[in-house]
Amino acid sequence: MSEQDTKERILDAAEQRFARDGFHGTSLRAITAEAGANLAAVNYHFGSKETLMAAVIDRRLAPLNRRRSECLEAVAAAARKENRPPDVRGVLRAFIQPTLDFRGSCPGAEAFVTLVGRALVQPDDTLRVFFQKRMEPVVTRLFESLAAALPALPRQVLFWRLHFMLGAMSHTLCWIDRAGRAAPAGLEPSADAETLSDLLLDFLTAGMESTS
Amino acid sequence: MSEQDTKERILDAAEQRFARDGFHGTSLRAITAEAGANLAAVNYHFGSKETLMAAVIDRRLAPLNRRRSECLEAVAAAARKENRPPDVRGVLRAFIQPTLDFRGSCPGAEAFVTLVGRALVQPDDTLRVFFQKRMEPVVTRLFESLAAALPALPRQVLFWRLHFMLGAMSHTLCWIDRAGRAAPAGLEPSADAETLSDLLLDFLTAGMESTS
DNA sequence: GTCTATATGCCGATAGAC
DNA sequence: GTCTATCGGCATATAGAC
Repeated sequence: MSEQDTKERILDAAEQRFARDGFHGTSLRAITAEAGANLAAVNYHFGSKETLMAAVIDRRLAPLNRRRSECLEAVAAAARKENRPPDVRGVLRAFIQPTLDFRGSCPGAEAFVTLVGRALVQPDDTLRVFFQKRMEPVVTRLFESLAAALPALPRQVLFWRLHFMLGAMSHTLCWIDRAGRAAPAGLEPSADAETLSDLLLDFLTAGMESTS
Repeated sequence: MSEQDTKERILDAAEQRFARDGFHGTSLRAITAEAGANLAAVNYHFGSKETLMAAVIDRRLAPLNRRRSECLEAVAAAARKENRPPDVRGVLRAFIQPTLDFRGSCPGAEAFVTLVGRALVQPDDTLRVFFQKRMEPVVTRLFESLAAALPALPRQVLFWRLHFMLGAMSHTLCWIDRAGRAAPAGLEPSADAETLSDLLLDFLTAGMESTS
């Protein structure tokens, strides 16, 4: 039970709880109880509840966004090489696929993805600003790639479409594991990652390319 | 300062606070302070914090969903009369337009719409279930209208597309008044209701009609 | 119907022993 | 680095005067 073990167990438990009950709905006591750690350990290792949340986000978001940037760069490079604009679906996939892949990559990632989905609409200012700062570089890169793929589209329109896309995506991430419960008529939601990725890309690509 | 005045002032204040800080992030003290009412008045008039939230939602959601149902029914009736399927854009507009119209219809509606946008991803189970129950009839109606407009589309696919649409919409409702701050390069977001409605309908209609 | 006063409990954070 | 014990505060909810 070394220092790092405790620290990581707290991060794991916090990830689960924050995703399930939200920031304000989760107490440090609930987190430490689930982690089998002492209440004081949180402040010792992380300083405060807010910095704990920041650490939870950073641990997973940094590598995820690195992967997203790599994929976006690969799509852009391929387009440059062939001297053509990148294709919309390829750009969108470069942003979305790493997220869905990541979901199955390690235990806890599922909860984290829910957390990310919620962070976009979180009321708490501190956390939202923190999260936005971490997302800004890769979102800017996504915006520029889409602008290159859709040169005729006014940037204001693209800006809003990007918002629509992020909304569809974050909502999906939040609901991916309980969409079945909301099915209107006994529909099997069939939420395997690959199918869902295709469905989302079909929808978003068409929306992005809309000319009406 | 009759009974109803106090009750409504509490509802107004709660609407603002819940929308800004979330359910768990808002205290009854903050609400009653803003309403100029006494703390005990909340429990007297509403019973508990949760039932207060339910009252906040009900006050506006009931007429809003009535209007949505009327619009959806009007589109369906027009299609029946001309013996053709309804058009996708018309169905989507029947659901979306009342929401955006409502935003400007009375003071406080803005905050309520933000609240509704967030309710879809709210972590709290009680509130989410409550909200879903209130939305279920009109969402089912929307689903059936879209199914009629897109007879070739498998219902499972439509189910997910409906989720994507609700996500794009709720995210937009949450960000409508602060999307400008996230603009990547000094873009004017130009968020007037009519333009935004058209942009959203362009995007969603194309996504719904996608055949790839 | 509205108030004051208070019951009761959980919250985040910290001091200090080991 | 981990623990116990506790501080000070704010939470929801209620009892009872007016």
